[in-house]
Amino acid sequence: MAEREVDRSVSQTVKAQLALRDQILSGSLRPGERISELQAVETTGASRTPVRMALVRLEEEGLLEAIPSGGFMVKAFSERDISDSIELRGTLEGLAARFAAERGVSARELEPLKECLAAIDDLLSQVPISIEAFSSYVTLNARFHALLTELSRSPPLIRQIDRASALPFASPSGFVMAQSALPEAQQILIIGQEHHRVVIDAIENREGARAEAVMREHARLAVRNLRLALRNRTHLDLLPALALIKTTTD
Amino acid sequence: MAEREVDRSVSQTVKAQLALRDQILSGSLRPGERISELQAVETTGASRTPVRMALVRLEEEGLLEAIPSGGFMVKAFSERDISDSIELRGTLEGLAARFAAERGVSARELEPLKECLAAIDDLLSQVPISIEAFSSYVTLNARFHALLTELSRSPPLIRQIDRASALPFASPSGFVMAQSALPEAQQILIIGQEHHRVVIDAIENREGARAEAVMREHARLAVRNLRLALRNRTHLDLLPALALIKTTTD
DNA sequence: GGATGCATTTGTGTATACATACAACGATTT
DNA sequence: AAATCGTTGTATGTATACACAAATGCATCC
Repeated sequence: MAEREVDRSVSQTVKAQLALRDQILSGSLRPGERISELQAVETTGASRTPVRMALVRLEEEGLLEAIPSGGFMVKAFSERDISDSIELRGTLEGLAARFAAERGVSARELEPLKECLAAIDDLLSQVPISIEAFSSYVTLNARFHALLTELSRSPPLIRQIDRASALPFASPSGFVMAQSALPEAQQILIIGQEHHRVVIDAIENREGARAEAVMREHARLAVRNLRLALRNRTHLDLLPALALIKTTTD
Repeated sequence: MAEREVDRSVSQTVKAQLALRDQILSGSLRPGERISELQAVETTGASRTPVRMALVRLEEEGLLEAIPSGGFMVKAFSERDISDSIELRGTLEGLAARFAAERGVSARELEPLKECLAAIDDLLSQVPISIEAFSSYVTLNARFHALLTELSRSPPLIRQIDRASALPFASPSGFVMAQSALPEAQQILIIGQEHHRVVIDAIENREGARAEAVMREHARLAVRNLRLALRNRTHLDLLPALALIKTTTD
């Protein structure tokens, strides 16, 4: 969500976008619900022009879809949609890893990734892992994924991965906090970290297929977390964008 | 590029978008060149509000990027960017084919795809293949790919494939017309059609990995065409969005 | 000649008025 | 009672004015 840094203070457009996004993610605006411009003007306090722009941006982000008769509607996502979105991201990250491996990456370019790996190793060395450590993991994990994506040196792919990761539940750390409530929380982090380790090794050794395969499997950890969290039905508050997820009575 | 059908006649926003897109693809607006709102107002004849919306849509489409100081700039694409974009699309279509194979598709659902396949077979039976036949192939090929994407029954993936295919050179038929000028034109079509045949077979037989692999290889035909066309240096007029492609002196 | 400050010009963000299209409701006709 | 038509209200598309920020040009000073 890199926005150009033209707004010294928060612009009305960004203000409206943030407010609307919050309403969507918190459930104030429910899936399937129609949003009209004028309604959004009232709830955000911005005037129509920035509201229109904000609505289009949120459409682009994936939270809204345009209605033929005008206006926008909050999207709903099935469990399948979410797991597909995660697998999609994994597929793209796998491609990024393969590109990196095939095209070669210098030791210097790999250094930030290895530092990130080491920092995560430090985190995982504490037993049991604290909630704050989970929070730190989220940050480091996001950084790891961002660095890996950049290694592809493919602007079109980087752009597509950013888009594929835009929704909260599709991001690399989408379910880590929800995971923290699970009994096997630490085990899953350890497995995920092993994937990080393997992909670095694969890239270093120019093993494209291996790099791709491990990142695709890596994404499936998030799918597993999703399933566990939905089955568990406790700590659902930790699920990102829970309000957008259709219930299984669909 | 499905736009909601709210505009009985062409709206000013769409008019501006079409005009700007044309200027970009024709080279009137060159890669790297900055577009200001007011300039776009002059060249499109629409007023600022629809022009702004059009610029944002074109950014989303991938033809423009926002400049930190304001305004937009026409993107330039290297040969690598284009081949990466094609491979990206192939990877996503491969995933769609795998989903279809894994989840199962009824014979009825496969029928339109088979009809498309048969129509392309008809086309390819003429020797040598005429230019009009190439044009018909483009239409049928696009239809084939759209039908295949829908078979995934994964809205997030369908959306991502549409986006990945938005730029002219990244679409499934991006280089077919340029290909028509090559000596081995018909051979490449025959090979591409074989891929079509194989992916249907793979889906029918629930062979997910095979379906995925063949679609990924299928996309590489377009990469081959790109390379041939750029090396050949004749009939460059048939290359989509040639104006956006950086020269090899980069 | 180079640096700085000020004034002017240009461009973007925003607000709002006007025009048009669509949806909803009530009255009339079949 | 159901269908149709006309009117009214609501929402969207567009145009444009105002406010503010950034860029440019010019004059002055060191």
